[in-house]
Amino acid sequence: MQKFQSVRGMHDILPEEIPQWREVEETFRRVCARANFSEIRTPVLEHTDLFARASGESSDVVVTKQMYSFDGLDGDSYTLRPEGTASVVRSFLQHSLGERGPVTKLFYIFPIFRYEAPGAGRYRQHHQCGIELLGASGPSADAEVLALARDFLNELGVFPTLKLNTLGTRESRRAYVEALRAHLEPNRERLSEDSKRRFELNPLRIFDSKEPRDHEALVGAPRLLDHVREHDAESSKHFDELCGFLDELEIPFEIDHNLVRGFDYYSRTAFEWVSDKLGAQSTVLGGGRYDGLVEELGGKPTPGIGFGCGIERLLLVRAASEAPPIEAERLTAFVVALGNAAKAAAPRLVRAVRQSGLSCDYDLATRAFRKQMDEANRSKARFALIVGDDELAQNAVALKDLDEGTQTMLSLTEACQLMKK
RNA sequence: GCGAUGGUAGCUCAGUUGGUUAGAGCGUCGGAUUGUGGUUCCGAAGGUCGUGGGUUCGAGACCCAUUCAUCGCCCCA
Repeated sequence: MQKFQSVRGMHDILPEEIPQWREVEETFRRVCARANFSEIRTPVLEHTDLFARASGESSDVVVTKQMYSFDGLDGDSYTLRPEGTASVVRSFLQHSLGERGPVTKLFYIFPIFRYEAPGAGRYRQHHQCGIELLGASGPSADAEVLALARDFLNELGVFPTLKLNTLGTRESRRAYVEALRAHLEPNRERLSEDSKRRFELNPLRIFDSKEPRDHEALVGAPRLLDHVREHDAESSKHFDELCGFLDELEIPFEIDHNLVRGFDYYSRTAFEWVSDKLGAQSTVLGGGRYDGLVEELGGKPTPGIGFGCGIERLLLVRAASEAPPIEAERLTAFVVALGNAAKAAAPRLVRAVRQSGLSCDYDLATRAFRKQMDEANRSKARFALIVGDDELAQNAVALKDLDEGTQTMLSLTEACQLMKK
């Protein structure tokens, strides 16, 4: 008989892990709702063209073929979403969400797929929660997004470091890329293989490299921020104003001159929250401004900014931190039935307790009294509701507090009232 | 895609230079115990030793391949 296994890089989330997942999701929904963001859910599958167009030809996701793409029966190519933003913007355009007002604030929680080598904190299917803020170009929008991200992380008891940089506009970056190429040209042959490829397609990404030889080549290279300061007054002002907002909001950050982004559509603000608890994969939450994307996807020019946060990584960071573990909600009552009459009455009793709004369970294996008590104990129930011939005769139940060991005889209604507080 | 390490019961692991019938703790199930749980005692079930091939009289151990996981490179959340 064949043994079935989940596919490589894709993992089950087991019952004992669910409470912490729910905690993350509920915290995120709460923080988003407070800031007036609305949830959006989009299909896992999109036309491949959407991601190819959104990411740009030079994006690593496209170049290194990390997309889960396949041909449908109709001959079209489909892809499991490798990122959230493109799907959300597609939906934004398809349903003209931008016509409802100047600013659109959306959030999502959904799985992401990338065909890459799995490792700790890196999966072929992982989950991201994120937001997209469309229609606002000013630095206050950036501050809004960063403040939300920070509150979300902190409320989960996680305190990574915020790194910030500016990429300038698409136009000003063009000149920077040429300057960077000019600087790297003499050392071009000494670059790593990946960086040689990047030199042609997207030299910015060489900053991401951890290869020492690439870093040597970058010594003395012009810095993005300096270039923006000198040639892009608008972006420079935007960056300064954002830093001012962050100071006012008391959100600490570090400027990281090597911080660039994988997708072509990013402009100006780029940021990442990084943790030293994740090994090679240090980014917990990352995002930035993408003022050119909506137009690229066929909409009218619309600024946008957002982030994506990897839930698996967030949980890894949280587990390695001081934050208290998240416990499952406790079962309130466990019914213990003694004798045939009581066992026959048990389903009705259990249902009555549940209908009163309390959680309640009982032993469906109908075992000996002792075993039922064992089961009540194991279920971590707060109370045992014991029913035998005596109780049936008096139309009552014995309510036992399993933490205290105390026990009282009373009517079912009284017992329910007592358990509710 | 590349390199390193690992895979023995549900879980955590032991298993001597290659030598009879592969063990422990925890957990599970049953009993002591059909009117009171957590403790204790007794017993049982549970393994094609990741998978496939090879070497050998003999492989959990050695060799090759493969798969999955972990760590690093790469890339990203």
